[in-house]
Order: sequence, then structure tokens, then C-alpha cells
Amino acid sequence: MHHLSDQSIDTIADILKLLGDKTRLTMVKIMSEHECCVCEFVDLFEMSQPAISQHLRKMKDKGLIKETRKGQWVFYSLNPNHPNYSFVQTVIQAVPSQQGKLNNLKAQGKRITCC
Amino acid sequence: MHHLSDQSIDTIADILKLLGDKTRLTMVKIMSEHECCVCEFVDLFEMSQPAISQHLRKMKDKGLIKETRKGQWVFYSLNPNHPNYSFVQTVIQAVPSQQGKLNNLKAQGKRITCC
DNA sequence: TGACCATATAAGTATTTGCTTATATTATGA
DNA sequence: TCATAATATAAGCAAATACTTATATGGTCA
Repeated sequence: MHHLSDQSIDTIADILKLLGDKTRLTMVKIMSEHECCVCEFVDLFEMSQPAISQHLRKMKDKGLIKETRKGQWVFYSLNPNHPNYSFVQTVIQAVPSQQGKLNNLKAQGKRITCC
Repeated sequence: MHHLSDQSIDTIADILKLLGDKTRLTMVKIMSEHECCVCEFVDLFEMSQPAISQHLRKMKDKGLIKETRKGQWVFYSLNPNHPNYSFVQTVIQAVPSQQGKLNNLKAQGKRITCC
């Protein structure tokens, strides 16, 4: 007797747990709109750099996001190869756009556009 | 300056946090398929009755589910009047059916069908 | 090479979470 | 009315979580 469906409800619960944190949910929404680097997140949230790194690591460990080095920065974005990528997208469609936050950053000249 | 979108991302994060627990996610999926009473959940999960009650209370407190007394039992079901009801439905569509668990209960004669 | 960024990791801590057992509440039915 | 069954609440606890500060790592560039 195997438990395919149990495995998959576990996976979904894991994803929802990751997204069930306001900081991570916002980060994921932002990443769904734009690639983003760690220091931008640090500027966006009133939170220390290690706290941001730890959130990103949790999501990367579960394969939800991927990283790309560009010069001295590490950019994070949604991982389109995640087995539940389309589910993740469905969920974050319900989240209001966070474009405004990025625009604020840009207005402050803090948006990183290295490439 | 107001933060309408912040309020709504909070709400969504709250819902996802509730659903990000395997027990609750399974319960919600079951409730989306059938009304269910507390003692059935107790039989379905290897967990004490208070633990089940506490999960249900959390979800009821957030308006995700509603209760109906029927005789000596309290039945719980999804609350279609929740402002994010359709979002919740979208999410749990991705969860595999838990009908099998209910069928097992029925086979054991433990399914409550009072009315 | 060496100083300086950006990022990651380590270690510690307060809070939250998800259970447990014990007890209260409430409805039913002999 | 009283015993019983179903459910809720209270209190306590171990584990998980989300942060903090301190420190390590690793790339860039003068």
C-alpha cells in the first residue's frame, strides 16, 4: 500500500506553510513580478539582513525559489521548475501587486539594476 | 495614507497559515467534500479530541468554517460567506481528494449520518 | 594583495504552535 | 432528574519559529 496522495498533501501543506508568513508571501509576490536581490529585500522590510537571508533560504531549501549571482549580488526569483509551480502562481495571483513597494525603492534610488 | 492592500495581504497570509498545517488542510479538504462532525475527525486523525477541537476553533475564529448543531453532534463545514471563500476553494482544489478516508470511516461504521 | 561590499551562517532568545491531560459545558434519553 | 455522550475550555509543556547580534565567507576592485 502506497500513499501517493498523502505525499502530495504534505507537499502542498509545506508550500502553504512557507507562504503563510506575511514577509515570505510578500517576497514571493515581488519575485513573481521581478527578480530581486537580497539587499533590496533588506531595504523593503524593516528587518535585519540575516532575517531576510533566512527566509530566502527556507524557500530555496524547498525549491520554491532559485538564486542567480550577478556581480556582487545574489538575485532570487521564483523557480519555474518547482513541481507545483503553477499552484504557487495560482495562490500568489490572489495577492495584491507589490509593485508599489518596488517603485518606492526606485524612487529612493535603492533599486539594483546591475545588468 | 491607508493600506488597503496591506490589509488584504495580511488576510491571505492568515488563511495560508491556517491551511499550512497538514491536519487542518486535510480537515478543510474533507469539509469541502462533506459536512463533518468533531467525532469523525477524531476517528480520522490519530489525535486527541481536544486537539481536533482546537484546530476547528482556530479555523472558526478566522471565519473559514462554520458550525451547525444537529442533535448531539456539532457539524463543521466551509463557510461560503467568508470574503475569500473562492480563494480558499481554489487552493483546496489542488489538494487530492480525501474521500478515501471518509469511506474507511463508513466501512468501520463510524460515519455519523444523523439526519 | 587587501579593503570593502553583499550575503550566509552560527548561536542565542522570546514567542508561537500543536499537542497533552484534566475538567467544564451542554444536549440527549432512560 | 440523572447518567452519559459529544464537545469545549484550561493549563502545561516540548518543539518549532522568527527574529536578534556576532562572525564567517566570498566576490570585486583599487
